[in-house]
Amino acid sequence: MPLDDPTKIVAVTTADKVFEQMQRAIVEGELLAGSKISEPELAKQYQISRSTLREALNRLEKCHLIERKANVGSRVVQCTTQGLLDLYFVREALEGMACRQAAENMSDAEIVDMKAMLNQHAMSQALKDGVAYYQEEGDLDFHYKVILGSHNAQLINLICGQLYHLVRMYRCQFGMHSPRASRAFSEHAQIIEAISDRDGELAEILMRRHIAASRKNIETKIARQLAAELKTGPTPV
Amino acid sequence: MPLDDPTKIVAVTTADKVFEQMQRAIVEGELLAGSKISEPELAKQYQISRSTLREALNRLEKCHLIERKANVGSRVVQCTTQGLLDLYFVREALEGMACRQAAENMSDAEIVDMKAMLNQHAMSQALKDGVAYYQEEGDLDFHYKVILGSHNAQLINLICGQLYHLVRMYRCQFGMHSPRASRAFSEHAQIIEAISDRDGELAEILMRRHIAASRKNIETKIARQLAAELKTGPTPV
DNA sequence: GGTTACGAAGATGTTGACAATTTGTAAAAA
DNA sequence: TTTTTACAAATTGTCAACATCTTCGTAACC
Repeated sequence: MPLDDPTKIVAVTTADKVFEQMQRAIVEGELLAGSKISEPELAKQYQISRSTLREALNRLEKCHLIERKANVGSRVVQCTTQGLLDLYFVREALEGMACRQAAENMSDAEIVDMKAMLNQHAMSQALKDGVAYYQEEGDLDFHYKVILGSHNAQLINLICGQLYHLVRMYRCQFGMHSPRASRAFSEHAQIIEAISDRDGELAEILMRRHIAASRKNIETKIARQLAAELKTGPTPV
Repeated sequence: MPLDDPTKIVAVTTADKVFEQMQRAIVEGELLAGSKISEPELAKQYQISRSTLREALNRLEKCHLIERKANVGSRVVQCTTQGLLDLYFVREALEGMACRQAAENMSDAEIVDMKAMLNQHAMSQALKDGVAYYQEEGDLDFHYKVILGSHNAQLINLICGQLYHLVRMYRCQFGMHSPRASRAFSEHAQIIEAISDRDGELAEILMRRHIAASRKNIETKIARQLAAELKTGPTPV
């Protein structure tokens, strides 16, 4: 029995709805990173009471999108390059393990489903010359399926429930649509092959290399950017 | 610069204090696992308003000690054998990575401090014939130092901030004071050696084997227990 | 001139009451 | 007897007001 996807929960209470709106606003940079959150102001803006807003803020804090200090207030989390790299190390560890357990625990039906998804991506990639679509949606879809396939409730909650909102935030804020599309695709194919072979050890290694490659890609990008800044002075924005 | 230990934060607000009290109560089984939480009742018990209690409940939910459903209520998390094993797989992944990064990022001073701690444990172990004390406090101390040594804020928050309360809860509920003391001690020594050598790869492997050994120890224990139950019928409590 | 102390303004934490939803019970119908 | 329906009690979600703490500006003092 496949476990529930924590991203598919429906907002029932008003605090839930405000939480989802604010989550999107933070991830997409509408609420600026590092900015202070004024409870009275936001409550007025969303036309809710402060208590309800605070309930929403608690959920945001749960997925590390804001930080609170007692008697001081909340701030939108600040995106730093170190924080981004730290996040990728965590992903490498957790998703590597998820991939190992997916190879051990996924049902045959789930594996078939995953292969079908990859084929669909392949066609979509061929159609659209495989850059934009695949990288964004397709990559997330693939990683989600692997994580859910681990059948490890703790892992699923941790990654899908809180870590991935941060990942999406960093992707937006740092404008990451890297040209790793075609290479990433073949790496995904390799990983599915290992899972299909029920080779957990290999599956973990491949997934870790896949994520580590992303991280290194970012590291060089940052290094280049930093070098450019040293020449031309600090960049605006 | 060593990062802050999230376990060392002081409770300043009343919601914080109630949170800490309830956390201890849940971890130690005072509030029974799986039991429903009555907001009005608990609020009266702690002599606070429901809103303040709800604030405390939000923190408890953050570290996965309770689960909430909209318009239904909160329940203390249920400890299952599967949940325990899942948790150990997560620990293996995260603490393995923490150990790798500790080997790469710890300062020399931190390493010296850690070796000193191990020596102290060794003496304490020799004195008390090394069973009770070392396993509980010492083991936690060691793992904390490694995690903090990673200098990875995301990792530190995840493990120390939320995962370890669950770990402690399972330890209490399942009554785990396994006789792995002396072996665990030598494993700790090996790990520190690898960190001291700045060998991140080896450090990660050793830490993962250390935690996996714990998990397997639990698995056999559970299997034996299950076999006994099949013979004599289900055990009370 | 710089530093400290005080006070006002604003923000967060806390409270009790009200509204909406769920749940258990009892009566009525099949 | 079983199922369905309606009601009532209790619980959770939401709100507006009060209490407490932080912060910032001003003035007094060294």
